[in-house]
Amino acid sequence: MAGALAAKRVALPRARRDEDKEARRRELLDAARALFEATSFAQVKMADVAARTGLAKGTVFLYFPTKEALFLALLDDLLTAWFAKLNGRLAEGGTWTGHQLACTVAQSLEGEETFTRLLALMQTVLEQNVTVEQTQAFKERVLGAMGTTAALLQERLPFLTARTAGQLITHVHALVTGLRQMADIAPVAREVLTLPHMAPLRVDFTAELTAAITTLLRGLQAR
Amino acid sequence: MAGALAAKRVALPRARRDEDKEARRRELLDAARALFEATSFAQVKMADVAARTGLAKGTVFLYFPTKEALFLALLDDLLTAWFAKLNGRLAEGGTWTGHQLACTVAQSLEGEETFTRLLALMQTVLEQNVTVEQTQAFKERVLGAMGTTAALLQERLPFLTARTAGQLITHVHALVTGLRQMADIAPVAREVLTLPHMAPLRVDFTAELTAAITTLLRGLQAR
DNA sequence: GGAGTTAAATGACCCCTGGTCACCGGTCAA
DNA sequence: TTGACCGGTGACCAGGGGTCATTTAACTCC
Repeated sequence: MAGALAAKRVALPRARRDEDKEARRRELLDAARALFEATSFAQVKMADVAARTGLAKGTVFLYFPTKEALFLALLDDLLTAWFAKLNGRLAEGGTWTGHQLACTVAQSLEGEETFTRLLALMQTVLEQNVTVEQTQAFKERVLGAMGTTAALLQERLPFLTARTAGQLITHVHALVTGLRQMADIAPVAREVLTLPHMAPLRVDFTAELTAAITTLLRGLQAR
Repeated sequence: MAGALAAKRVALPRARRDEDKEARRRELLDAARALFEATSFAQVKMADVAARTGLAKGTVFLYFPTKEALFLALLDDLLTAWFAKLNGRLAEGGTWTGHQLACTVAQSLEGEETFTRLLALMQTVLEQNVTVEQTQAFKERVLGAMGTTAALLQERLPFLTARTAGQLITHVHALVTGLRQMADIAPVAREVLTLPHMAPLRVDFTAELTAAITTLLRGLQAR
Protein backbone atom coordinates (compact mmCIF):
# COMPACT_ATOMS: atom_id res chain seq x y z
CA MET A 1 0.00 0.00 0.00
CA ALA A 2 2.96 2.25 -0.50
CA GLY A 3 2.03 5.72 -1.72
CA ALA A 4 -1.63 4.74 -1.73
CA LEU A 5 -2.87 8.08 -0.48
CA ALA A 6 -1.88 10.10 -3.53
CA ALA A 7 -3.65 13.45 -3.63
CA LYS A 8 -6.30 13.97 -6.26
CA ARG A 9 -5.40 16.79 -8.61
CA VAL A 10 -4.54 17.13 -12.23
CA ALA A 11 -4.13 20.81 -12.82
CA LEU A 12 -3.17 20.89 -16.44
CA PRO A 13 -4.34 18.95 -19.48
CA ARG A 14 -1.89 16.32 -20.57
CA ALA A 15 0.47 17.05 -23.40
CA ARG A 16 -0.04 14.22 -25.82
CA ARG A 17 0.79 15.73 -29.19
CA ASP A 18 4.35 16.73 -29.93
CA GLU A 19 3.45 20.37 -30.26
CA ASP A 20 1.82 20.31 -26.83
CA LYS A 21 4.94 18.78 -25.38
CA GLU A 22 7.01 21.42 -27.05
CA ALA A 23 4.75 24.11 -25.57
CA ARG A 24 5.11 22.62 -22.12
CA ARG A 25 8.85 22.47 -22.57
CA ARG A 26 8.80 26.15 -23.41
CA GLU A 27 6.75 26.90 -20.29
CA LEU A 28 9.34 25.14 -18.17
CA LEU A 29 12.17 27.06 -19.82
CA ASP A 30 10.31 30.32 -19.28
CA ALA A 31 9.73 29.51 -15.65
CA ALA A 32 13.37 28.59 -15.14
CA ARG A 33 14.40 31.80 -16.83
CA ALA A 34 12.17 33.99 -14.72
CA LEU A 35 13.40 32.40 -11.50
CA PHE A 36 17.03 32.60 -12.61
CA GLU A 37 16.66 36.28 -13.48
CA ALA A 38 15.39 36.99 -10.00
CA THR A 39 18.05 34.98 -8.18
CA SER A 40 20.85 32.62 -9.24
CA PHE A 41 21.36 29.12 -10.57
CA ALA A 42 21.95 27.68 -7.12
CA GLN A 43 18.87 29.35 -5.69
CA VAL A 44 16.47 28.14 -8.35
CA LYS A 45 14.82 24.96 -7.12
CA MET A 46 13.35 22.42 -9.47
CA ALA A 47 10.28 22.34 -7.25
CA ASP A 48 9.81 26.07 -7.85
CA VAL A 49 10.13 25.67 -11.58
CA ALA A 50 7.45 23.01 -11.40
CA ALA A 51 5.18 25.08 -9.16
CA ARG A 52 5.45 28.09 -11.43
CA THR A 53 4.12 26.11 -14.36
CA GLY A 54 1.47 24.36 -12.26
CA LEU A 55 3.15 20.98 -12.61
CA ALA A 56 4.52 18.52 -10.10
CA LYS A 57 8.25 18.31 -9.53
CA GLY A 58 8.52 14.87 -11.03
CA THR A 59 7.04 16.12 -14.29
CA VAL A 60 9.91 18.52 -14.85
CA PHE A 61 12.22 15.53 -14.95
CA LEU A 62 10.16 14.03 -17.78
CA TYR A 63 11.23 16.97 -19.91
CA PHE A 64 14.78 17.53 -18.65
CA PRO A 65 16.87 14.77 -17.11
CA THR A 66 18.78 17.11 -14.79
CA LYS A 67 18.71 20.68 -13.54
CA GLU A 68 21.82 21.41 -15.57
CA ALA A 69 20.19 20.04 -18.71
CA LEU A 70 17.27 22.40 -18.20
CA PHE A 71 19.51 25.43 -17.97
CA LEU A 72 21.78 24.33 -20.79
CA ALA A 73 18.69 24.07 -22.98
CA LEU A 74 17.77 27.58 -21.91
CA LEU A 75 21.25 28.80 -22.77
CA ASP A 76 20.98 27.04 -26.11
CA ASP A 77 17.86 29.04 -26.97
CA LEU A 78 19.28 32.33 -25.79
CA LEU A 79 22.55 31.78 -27.60
CA THR A 80 20.84 30.99 -30.87
CA ALA A 81 18.67 34.07 -30.53
CA TRP A 82 21.61 36.29 -29.72
CA PHE A 83 23.75 35.05 -32.60
CA ALA A 84 20.83 35.64 -34.94
CA LYS A 85 20.51 39.18 -33.65
CA LEU A 86 24.23 39.88 -33.94
CA ASN A 87 24.59 38.32 -37.36
CA GLY A 88 21.60 40.32 -38.52
CA ARG A 89 23.29 43.54 -37.55
CA LEU A 90 26.62 42.45 -38.98
CA ALA A 91 24.97 41.86 -42.33
CA GLU A 92 24.30 45.58 -42.81
CA GLY A 93 26.67 48.04 -44.45
CA GLY A 94 30.06 47.84 -46.08
CA THR A 95 33.29 48.47 -44.24
CA TRP A 96 33.26 49.34 -40.56
CA THR A 97 35.71 50.78 -38.08
CA GLY A 98 36.80 48.69 -35.14
CA HIS A 99 34.98 50.97 -32.77
CA GLN A 100 31.76 50.58 -34.71
CA LEU A 101 32.02 46.84 -34.41
CA ALA A 102 32.79 47.04 -30.70
CA CYS A 103 29.70 49.18 -30.15
CA THR A 104 27.55 46.84 -32.20
CA VAL A 105 28.64 43.81 -30.20
CA ALA A 106 28.29 45.55 -26.86
CA GLN A 107 24.88 46.94 -27.78
CA SER A 108 23.68 43.56 -28.95
CA LEU A 109 24.35 42.32 -25.43
CA GLU A 110 22.38 45.08 -23.72
CA GLY A 111 19.41 43.52 -22.00
CA GLU A 112 20.84 40.07 -22.56
CA GLU A 113 22.09 39.62 -19.03
CA THR A 114 20.39 36.30 -18.68
CA PHE A 115 22.24 35.02 -21.69
CA THR A 116 25.65 36.25 -20.58
CA ARG A 117 25.13 35.08 -17.02
CA LEU A 118 24.32 31.60 -18.25
CA LEU A 119 27.22 31.72 -20.66
CA ALA A 120 29.50 32.36 -17.73
CA LEU A 121 28.09 29.29 -16.02
CA MET A 122 28.36 27.06 -19.03
CA GLN A 123 31.67 25.29 -18.56
CA THR A 124 31.82 25.62 -14.81
CA VAL A 125 28.37 24.38 -13.96
CA LEU A 126 26.05 23.51 -16.81
CA GLU A 127 28.20 21.02 -18.66
CA GLN A 128 28.96 19.12 -15.48
CA ASN A 129 25.81 17.03 -15.32
CA VAL A 130 24.60 16.63 -18.83
CA THR A 131 24.64 13.94 -21.50
CA VAL A 132 27.22 13.86 -24.26
CA GLU A 133 24.41 14.19 -26.79
CA GLN A 134 23.12 17.45 -25.39
CA THR A 135 26.60 18.91 -25.09
CA GLN A 136 27.42 17.96 -28.65
CA ALA A 137 24.16 19.32 -30.03
CA PHE A 138 24.82 22.56 -28.21
CA LYS A 139 28.39 22.90 -29.40
CA GLU A 140 27.39 22.03 -32.93
CA ARG A 141 25.00 24.95 -32.90
CA VAL A 142 27.64 27.28 -31.48
CA LEU A 143 30.05 26.21 -34.17
CA GLY A 144 27.59 26.97 -36.93
CA ALA A 145 26.73 30.42 -35.63
CA MET A 146 30.39 31.20 -35.04
CA GLY A 147 31.25 30.32 -38.60
CA THR A 148 28.67 32.75 -39.95
CA THR A 149 29.87 35.45 -37.58
CA ALA A 150 33.49 34.95 -38.56
CA ALA A 151 32.63 35.33 -42.23
CA LEU A 152 30.62 38.50 -41.58
CA LEU A 153 33.42 39.94 -39.47
CA GLN A 154 35.82 39.58 -42.36
CA GLU A 155 33.38 41.38 -44.63
CA ARG A 156 32.97 44.34 -42.29
CA LEU A 157 36.61 44.54 -41.25
CA PRO A 158 38.80 43.72 -44.26
CA PHE A 159 42.00 43.67 -42.21
CA LEU A 160 40.83 40.48 -40.49
CA THR A 161 42.02 37.11 -41.72
CA ALA A 162 40.21 33.84 -41.16
CA ARG A 163 42.62 33.18 -38.34
CA THR A 164 42.37 36.54 -36.59
CA ALA A 165 38.59 36.57 -36.97
CA GLY A 166 38.37 33.25 -35.19
CA GLN A 167 40.74 34.40 -32.49
CA LEU A 168 38.76 37.58 -32.06
CA ILE A 169 35.60 35.60 -31.41
CA THR A 170 37.38 33.49 -28.82
CA HIS A 171 38.76 36.55 -27.07
CA VAL A 172 35.44 38.35 -27.13
CA HIS A 173 33.75 35.27 -25.70
CA ALA A 174 36.30 35.23 -22.90
CA LEU A 175 35.82 38.93 -22.27
CA VAL A 176 32.05 38.64 -22.19
CA THR A 177 32.24 35.77 -19.74
CA GLY A 178 34.83 37.39 -17.53
CA LEU A 179 33.38 40.87 -17.53
CA ARG A 180 29.87 39.63 -16.84
CA GLN A 181 31.13 37.85 -13.77
CA MET A 182 32.96 40.94 -12.60
CA ALA A 183 29.98 43.21 -13.19
CA ASP A 184 27.22 40.93 -11.97
CA ILE A 185 28.22 40.31 -8.41
CA ALA A 186 26.73 38.84 -5.26
CA PRO A 187 24.79 41.12 -2.90
CA VAL A 188 27.51 40.86 -0.26
CA ALA A 189 30.17 41.92 -2.72
CA ARG A 190 27.97 44.72 -4.01
CA GLU A 191 27.76 46.09 -0.51
CA VAL A 192 31.52 46.03 -0.15
CA LEU A 193 32.08 47.69 -3.51
CA THR A 194 29.91 50.60 -2.40
CA LEU A 195 32.85 51.87 -0.38
CA PRO A 196 34.52 54.81 -2.14
CA HIS A 197 38.03 53.36 -2.29
CA MET A 198 36.71 50.20 -3.93
CA ALA A 199 35.91 52.13 -7.12
CA PRO A 200 38.69 50.44 -9.14
CA LEU A 201 36.99 47.09 -8.63
CA ARG A 202 33.62 48.24 -9.93
CA VAL A 203 33.03 47.17 -13.50
CA ASP A 204 30.59 48.57 -16.06
CA PHE A 205 29.98 45.65 -18.38
CA THR A 206 29.08 47.53 -21.55
CA ALA A 207 31.69 50.23 -21.17
CA GLU A 208 34.53 47.81 -20.49
CA LEU A 209 33.51 45.42 -23.21
CA THR A 210 33.37 48.22 -25.74
CA ALA A 211 36.75 49.50 -24.65
CA ALA A 212 38.37 46.09 -24.73
CA ILE A 213 37.06 45.13 -28.16
CA THR A 214 38.01 48.51 -29.60
CA THR A 215 41.53 48.11 -28.28
CA LEU A 216 41.77 44.55 -29.56
CA LEU A 217 40.73 45.63 -33.05
CA ARG A 218 43.10 48.57 -33.09
CA GLY A 219 45.82 46.09 -32.15
CA LEU A 220 44.86 43.74 -34.94
CA GLN A 221 44.75 46.53 -37.49
CA ALA A 222 48.14 47.91 -36.40
CA ARG A 223 49.81 44.60 -37.05
CA MET B 1 20.06 10.73 26.34
CA ALA B 2 20.25 12.19 22.88
CA GLY B 3 23.53 11.43 21.12
CA ALA B 4 24.79 9.61 24.20
CA LEU B 5 26.62 6.94 22.29
CA ALA B 6 29.27 9.15 20.78
CA ALA B 7 32.27 7.15 19.63
CA LYS B 8 35.49 7.45 21.61
CA ARG B 9 38.30 8.77 19.48
CA VAL B 10 40.45 11.81 19.46
CA ALA B 11 42.72 11.29 16.53
CA LEU B 12 44.79 14.44 16.51
CA PRO B 13 46.24 16.53 19.30
CA ARG B 14 44.24 19.63 19.96
CA ALA B 15 45.31 22.91 18.51
CA ARG B 16 45.50 25.14 21.55
CA ARG B 17 48.11 27.73 20.63
CA ASP B 18 47.38 30.17 17.86
CA GLU B 19 50.18 28.80 15.74
CA ASP B 20 48.77 25.31 16.06
CA LYS B 21 45.39 26.58 14.92
CA GLU B 22 47.03 28.32 12.03
CA ALA B 23 48.79 25.09 11.09
CA ARG B 24 45.54 23.17 11.22
CA ARG B 25 43.90 25.85 9.09
CA ARG B 26 46.66 25.37 6.57
CA GLU B 27 46.16 21.60 6.58
CA LEU B 28 42.49 22.11 5.80
CA LEU B 29 43.31 24.50 2.99
CA ASP B 30 45.84 22.04 1.58
CA ALA B 31 43.32 19.22 1.73
CA ALA B 32 40.68 21.33 0.02
CA ARG B 33 43.17 22.30 -2.62
CA ALA B 34 44.25 18.74 -3.35
CA LEU B 35 40.66 17.57 -3.65
CA PHE B 36 39.70 20.53 -5.82
CA GLU B 37 42.63 19.91 -8.14
CA ALA B 38 41.48 16.35 -8.66
CA THR B 39 37.81 17.19 -9.25
CA SER B 40 35.70 20.35 -9.00
CA PHE B 41 34.18 22.64 -6.41
CA ALA B 42 30.85 20.86 -6.47
CA GLN B 43 32.46 17.45 -6.10
CA VAL B 44 34.58 18.32 -3.11
CA LYS B 45 32.70 17.31 0.03
CA MET B 46 33.38 18.88 3.37
CA ALA B 47 33.43 15.37 4.87
CA ASP B 48 36.28 14.48 2.49
CA VAL B 49 38.24 17.56 3.42
CA ALA B 50 37.85 16.56 7.05
CA ALA B 51 38.77 12.93 6.44
CA ARG B 52 41.86 13.92 4.51
CA THR B 53 43.18 15.83 7.50
CA GLY B 54 42.09 13.17 9.98
CA LEU B 55 39.49 15.44 11.55
CA ALA B 56 35.75 15.12 11.98
CA LYS B 57 33.45 17.01 9.67
CA GLY B 58 32.19 19.27 12.42
CA THR B 59 35.72 20.44 13.11
CA VAL B 60 36.12 21.91 9.65
CA PHE B 61 33.26 24.24 10.46
CA LEU B 62 35.16 25.49 13.50
CA TYR B 63 37.75 26.89 11.11
CA PHE B 64 35.56 27.95 8.19
CA PRO B 65 31.90 28.86 8.60
CA THR B 66 30.90 27.61 5.13
CA LYS B 67 32.31 25.65 2.24
CA GLU B 68 32.49 28.82 0.20
CA ALA B 69 34.45 30.55 2.95
CA LEU B 70 36.99 27.73 2.91
CA PHE B 71 37.56 28.07 -0.80
CA LEU B 72 37.56 31.85 -0.77
CA ALA B 73 40.31 31.66 1.86
CA LEU B 74 42.21 29.31 -0.44
CA LEU B 75 41.77 31.71 -3.33
CA ASP B 76 42.95 34.53 -1.10
CA ASP B 77 46.22 32.70 -0.45
CA LEU B 78 46.76 31.75 -4.06
CA LEU B 79 45.97 35.22 -5.29
CA THR B 80 48.39 36.85 -2.90
CA ALA B 81 51.10 34.41 -3.90
CA TRP B 82 50.48 34.94 -7.59
CA PHE B 83 50.50 38.72 -7.37
CA ALA B 84 53.76 38.53 -5.45
CA LYS B 85 55.25 36.37 -8.18
CA LEU B 86 54.04 38.63 -10.97
CA ASN B 87 55.06 41.84 -9.27
CA GLY B 88 58.48 40.32 -8.62
CA ARG B 89 58.98 39.70 -12.32
CA LEU B 90 57.57 43.08 -13.26
CA ALA B 91 60.14 44.74 -11.02
CA GLU B 92 63.01 43.64 -13.27
CA GLY B 93 64.37 45.55 -16.24
CA GLY B 94 63.64 48.87 -17.86
CA THR B 95 61.26 49.28 -20.76
CA TRP B 96 59.47 46.27 -22.20
CA THR B 97 57.58 45.52 -25.36
CA GLY B 98 53.94 44.61 -25.15
CA HIS B 99 54.70 41.07 -26.24
CA GLN B 100 57.27 40.69 -23.48
CA LEU B 101 54.69 41.70 -20.94
CA ALA B 102 52.11 39.35 -22.39
CA CYS B 103 54.55 36.46 -22.17
CA THR B 104 55.48 37.35 -18.62
CA VAL B 105 51.86 37.41 -17.49
CA ALA B 106 50.97 34.21 -19.31
CA GLN B 107 54.06 32.42 -18.02
CA SER B 108 53.36 33.54 -14.47
CA LEU B 109 50.06 31.69 -14.76
CA GLU B 110 51.61 28.44 -15.96
CA GLY B 111 51.03 25.80 -13.33
CA GLU B 112 48.61 28.09 -11.53
CA GLU B 113 45.49 26.36 -12.76
CA THR B 114 44.11 26.01 -9.30
CA PHE B 115 44.33 29.74 -8.84
CA THR B 116 42.71 30.62 -12.13
CA ARG B 117 40.00 28.01 -11.74
CA LEU B 118 39.08 29.43 -8.37
CA LEU B 119 39.26 32.94 -9.74
CA ALA B 120 36.67 31.95 -12.30
CA LEU B 121 34.44 30.72 -9.49
CA MET B 122 34.87 33.77 -7.33
CA GLN B 123 31.89 35.93 -8.18
CA THR B 124 29.63 33.15 -9.37
CA VAL B 125 30.05 30.77 -6.48
CA LEU B 126 32.46 31.72 -3.75
CA GLU B 127 31.10 35.11 -2.82
CA GLN B 128 27.57 33.76 -2.61
CA ASN B 129 27.74 32.35 0.90
CA VAL B 130 30.32 34.32 2.76
CA THR B 131 30.37 37.11 5.32
CA VAL B 132 30.80 40.74 4.37
CA GLU B 133 33.97 40.82 6.46
CA GLN B 134 35.69 38.07 4.53
CA THR B 135 34.67 39.54 1.20
CA GLN B 136 35.93 42.93 2.19
CA ALA B 137 39.24 41.61 3.52
CA PHE B 138 39.71 39.72 0.30
CA LYS B 139 38.92 42.65 -1.95
CA GLU B 140 41.09 44.92 0.13
CA ARG B 141 44.01 42.63 -0.58
CA VAL B 142 43.22 42.49 -4.28
CA LEU B 143 43.09 46.26 -4.37
CA GLY B 144 46.50 46.61 -2.80
CA ALA B 145 48.18 44.14 -5.12
CA MET B 146 46.48 45.67 -8.13
CA GLY B 147 47.78 49.10 -7.21
CA THR B 148 51.35 47.84 -7.12
CA THR B 149 50.91 46.04 -10.40
CA ALA B 150 49.44 49.09 -12.10
CA ALA B 151 52.41 51.18 -11.01
CA LEU B 152 54.90 48.58 -12.26
CA LEU B 153 53.05 48.28 -15.56
CA GLN B 154 53.48 51.98 -16.17
CA GLU B 155 57.21 51.66 -15.46
CA ARG B 156 57.70 48.83 -17.92
CA LEU B 157 55.39 50.21 -20.60
CA PRO B 158 55.72 54.00 -20.68
CA PHE B 159 52.86 54.42 -23.11
CA LEU B 160 50.41 53.36 -20.40
CA THR B 161 48.57 55.96 -18.38
CA ALA B 162 47.12 55.40 -14.93
CA ARG B 163 43.75 54.94 -16.58
CA THR B 164 44.83 52.54 -19.32
CA ALA B 165 46.92 50.52 -16.87
CA GLY B 166 43.89 50.04 -14.65
CA GLN B 167 41.73 49.13 -17.60
CA LEU B 168 44.34 46.69 -18.81
CA ILE B 169 44.28 44.88 -15.50
CA THR B 170 40.50 44.61 -15.63
CA HIS B 171 40.58 43.28 -19.16
CA VAL B 172 43.32 40.79 -18.38
CA HIS B 173 41.39 39.60 -15.37
CA ALA B 174 38.35 39.07 -17.56
CA LEU B 175 40.41 37.24 -20.16
CA VAL B 176 42.03 34.99 -17.59
CA THR B 177 38.67 34.10 -16.10
CA GLY B 178 37.00 33.57 -19.44
CA LEU B 179 39.81 31.68 -21.11
CA ARG B 180 40.33 29.42 -18.14
CA GLN B 181 36.71 28.40 -18.30
CA MET B 182 36.94 27.76 -22.00
CA ALA B 183 40.14 25.74 -21.68
CA ASP B 184 39.37 23.82 -18.52
CA ILE B 185 36.25 21.94 -19.46
CA ALA B 186 34.12 19.14 -18.13
CA PRO B 187 34.95 15.55 -19.13
CA VAL B 188 31.81 15.29 -21.23
CA ALA B 189 32.70 18.42 -23.16
CA ARG B 190 36.27 17.25 -23.56
CA GLU B 191 35.01 14.12 -25.23
CA VAL B 192 32.90 16.14 -27.64
CA LEU B 193 35.75 18.50 -28.48
CA THR B 194 37.87 15.54 -29.51
CA LEU B 195 35.92 15.43 -32.76
CA PRO B 196 37.98 16.91 -35.60
CA HIS B 197 35.50 19.55 -36.71
CA MET B 198 35.27 20.88 -33.15
CA ALA B 199 38.80 22.23 -33.39
CA PRO B 200 37.71 25.89 -33.45
CA LEU B 201 36.21 25.44 -29.99
CA ARG B 202 39.36 24.05 -28.43
CA VAL B 203 41.24 26.67 -26.48
CA ASP B 204 44.89 26.69 -25.41
CA PHE B 205 44.88 28.89 -22.34
CA THR B 206 48.45 30.16 -22.46
CA ALA B 207 48.56 30.68 -26.20
CA GLU B 208 45.29 32.58 -26.34
CA LEU B 209 46.07 34.68 -23.30
CA THR B 210 49.43 35.68 -24.74
CA ALA B 211 47.84 36.53 -28.07
CA ALA B 212 45.04 38.55 -26.53
CA ILE B 213 47.27 40.58 -24.22
CA THR B 214 49.76 41.24 -27.01
CA THR B 215 46.95 42.50 -29.23
CA LEU B 216 45.51 44.63 -26.45
CA LEU B 217 48.86 46.28 -25.83
CA ARG B 218 49.49 46.89 -29.49
CA GLY B 219 46.10 48.55 -29.58
CA LEU B 220 46.90 50.73 -26.59
CA GLN B 221 50.25 51.75 -28.05
CA ALA B 222 48.75 52.57 -31.45
CA ARG B 223 46.34 55.04 -29.90
C1' DG C 1 -20.62 5.02 -25.60
C1' DG C 2 -18.29 1.46 -23.18
C1' DA C 3 -14.01 -1.34 -22.77
C1' DG C 4 -9.32 -1.47 -23.36
C1' DT C 5 -4.78 0.69 -24.03
C1' DT C 6 -1.23 4.12 -23.73
C1' DA C 7 1.58 7.16 -21.50
C1' DA C 8 1.54 11.92 -19.05
C1' DA C 9 1.41 13.35 -14.55
C1' DT C 10 1.87 12.75 -9.74
C1' DG C 11 4.08 12.99 -5.13
C1' DA C 12 5.85 10.03 -1.56
C1' DC C 13 10.19 8.53 -1.15
C1' DC C 14 15.34 8.08 -1.33
C1' DC C 15 19.82 9.85 -0.76
C1' DC C 16 23.31 12.94 -0.39
C1' DT C 17 25.56 16.86 1.55
C1' DG C 18 26.08 21.33 3.96
C1' DG C 19 25.63 22.78 8.42
C1' DT C 20 24.35 22.36 13.81
C1' DC C 21 24.95 21.35 18.55
C1' DA C 22 24.90 18.71 22.90
C1' DC C 23 28.33 16.23 24.73
C1' DC C 24 33.11 14.50 25.67
C1' DG C 25 37.55 14.75 27.61
C1' DG C 26 42.51 16.61 27.52
C1' DT C 27 44.96 20.45 29.49
C1' DC C 28 46.31 23.64 32.74
C1' DA C 29 45.77 27.34 36.23
C1' DA C 30 44.61 27.70 40.85
C1' DT D 1 43.58 17.49 43.06
C1' DT D 2 40.09 19.72 40.81
C1' DG D 3 37.19 22.30 38.00
C1' DA D 4 36.70 25.43 34.19
C1' DC D 5 37.77 25.99 29.61
C1' DC D 6 37.58 24.90 24.99
C1' DG D 7 38.96 22.03 20.82
C1' DG D 8 37.02 18.11 18.88
C1' DT D 9 33.27 14.88 17.84
C1' DG D 10 29.56 12.66 15.20
C1' DA D 11 24.60 11.92 15.47
C1' DC D 12 21.33 14.63 13.72
C1' DC D 13 18.72 17.94 10.86
C1' DA D 14 17.14 20.44 6.68
C1' DG D 15 16.42 20.81 2.17
C1' DG D 16 16.98 19.92 -2.61
C1' DG D 17 18.03 16.84 -6.77
C1' DG D 18 16.33 12.84 -8.71
C1' DT D 19 13.25 8.13 -8.88
C1' DC D 20 9.34 5.27 -9.69
C1' DA D 21 5.05 2.77 -8.55
C1' DT D 22 0.69 4.31 -9.11
C1' DT D 23 -3.04 7.02 -10.92
C1' DT D 24 -5.91 8.49 -14.49
C1' DA D 25 -6.69 11.56 -18.69
C1' DA D 26 -7.14 10.94 -23.32
C1' DC D 27 -7.24 8.41 -27.33
C1' DT D 28 -8.69 3.99 -30.10
C1' DC D 29 -11.56 0.50 -31.54
C1' DC D 30 -15.68 -2.00 -31.68
